[in-house]
Amino acid sequence: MGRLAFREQVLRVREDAILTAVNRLLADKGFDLMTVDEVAAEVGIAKASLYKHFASKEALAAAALVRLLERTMAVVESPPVPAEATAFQRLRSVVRWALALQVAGEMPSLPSQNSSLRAELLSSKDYLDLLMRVSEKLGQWIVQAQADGDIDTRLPPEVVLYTIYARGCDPVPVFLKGTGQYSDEQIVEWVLSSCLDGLRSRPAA
Amino acid sequence: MGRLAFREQVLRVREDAILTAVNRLLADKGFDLMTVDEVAAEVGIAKASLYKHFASKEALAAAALVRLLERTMAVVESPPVPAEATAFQRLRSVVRWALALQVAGEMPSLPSQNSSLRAELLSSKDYLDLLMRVSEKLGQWIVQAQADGDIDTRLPPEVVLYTIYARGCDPVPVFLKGTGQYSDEQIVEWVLSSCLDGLRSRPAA
DNA sequence: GTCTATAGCCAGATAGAC
DNA sequence: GTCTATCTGGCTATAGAC
Repeated sequence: MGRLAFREQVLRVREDAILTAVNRLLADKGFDLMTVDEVAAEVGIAKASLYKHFASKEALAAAALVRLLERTMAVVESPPVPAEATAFQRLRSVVRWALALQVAGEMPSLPSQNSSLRAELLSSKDYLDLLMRVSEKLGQWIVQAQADGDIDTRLPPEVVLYTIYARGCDPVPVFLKGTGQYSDEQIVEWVLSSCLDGLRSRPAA
Repeated sequence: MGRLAFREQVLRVREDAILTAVNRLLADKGFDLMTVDEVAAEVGIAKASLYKHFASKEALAAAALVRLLERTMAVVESPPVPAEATAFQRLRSVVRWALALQVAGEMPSLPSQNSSLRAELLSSKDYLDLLMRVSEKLGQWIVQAQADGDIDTRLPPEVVLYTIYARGCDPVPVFLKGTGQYSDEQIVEWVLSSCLDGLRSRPAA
C-alpha cells in the first residue's frame, strides 16, 4: 500500500516532468513543429518510454493544456486580494497573469486552425469540462463588470470572453520581448492596457 | 517581341493563380499544415510544375506574403476619402480593411514562431523592403495621431504598430464567424472597437 | 517501464520523358 | 513547362529484448 502509493508518486512526478517539457516546447515552437523526439530528449528518456505514459503526440499536448486550465481555474478561484474587489479588477488580474505566463515563455500555444489536435481536445472530457468551468466563471465576471459600468455594454459578453482568451496567443508580447528593449513587467502592462483601454486616448479620469 | 510579351503575361497570370491558391490555403490552415500537393491540386497543375515557378514551399508562401504587402501598400497610399482626414481615421480604415480580409478568409496567416519560413522571409529583399515601407507609413500616422491627441501617448509607437500588425493574425474574428450568429460587418466593427477603444467603458463623448 | 532498432507513412523535392 | 513516377528524409508510432 505504502509501496504502491510511492510508486504512484514517482509516476506522477515523472509525468509532470514530461508535461513541463511539453509545455515549454509548445510555447516555443507550437504543436506542429514540436517533435516527440525533442520532448523525450528534454525529459532525458527514450521516446518509446513516453508512449507508455501518453498514447499519442496529441494526448501529450492535450494533457499539457489540461494542466494549464487547472492552473487557470486555481487562479480564478483563488480569493481576491482586498484591492481587487470588483469583477473588472479580477478580470484584469487574470489577464495580467496570462500575459506574464506568455512573456515568460510558459504559455503553450495551440494552433487555432485545423489540426488533429482539435479532434483530440474536443473528445477530451477533462479538457472540455475545465474549459467550460473557466468560461462560466469569467463569463459571470464579464456580465457583472458590464452591470457595474466597467466594461463596454455594446460588446456581447461572448466577444469580450474571446478577446480575453485571445491574449493567450497574442504575438505582441513575444515580439516586444524580442527587441530586448523593455522589461517583462513593462511589456505586460502595455499589452494589458492596449487590451482593456484600447489604443485611443482616454480623457483624464 | 509581342509574342514574348504575351508569353510573359500568361506566365504572370498563372503565377497569380498559384499565389491566390496559396493565399487561400495559408488563410485556411497556415503554413505548416498547408501541403504543396494541395496547392497543386487547387491550381489544377502537377506538383512538379509548381517547382518550375517557385523554388520551395517557403518561396511559395513568401511570394504570397509579398503580394499581400503590395496590396497593403496600395491601400495605405490610396488617397483618403474626405471623411477620413486625420491620421487616426486613416489608421482605423487600414485596420478595418485588414479585419475584413480576415473575416473573408483571405488573410494568410504565417506562424509567428520558429520556422524555415522565417529564414526565407528575412532573406527576401522584396519582403523586407515592402515591410519597411508599410511600417514607415503607419509609423508616421501613429506619431501624428499621438500628436493630435487621438492615440494614447503612454504607448510607444512601436507597441501601437505591433498591436495593429497583430490584428492580422487575431483568432477572434474567425471564432466569432464560426458561431454563425453575427454578420461579417458586425464582427469587424466589434473587433475594431475592442482594438482601438478597448474593452472598458468610455465616458460618453 | 526502460531501452534500441525499425516499421510505416507522408510530404518536399527531383528525374526524365514529352 | 508540363506531366508521371520516384527519391529522400524526417516524424509518429511500435516491436521486442532486458
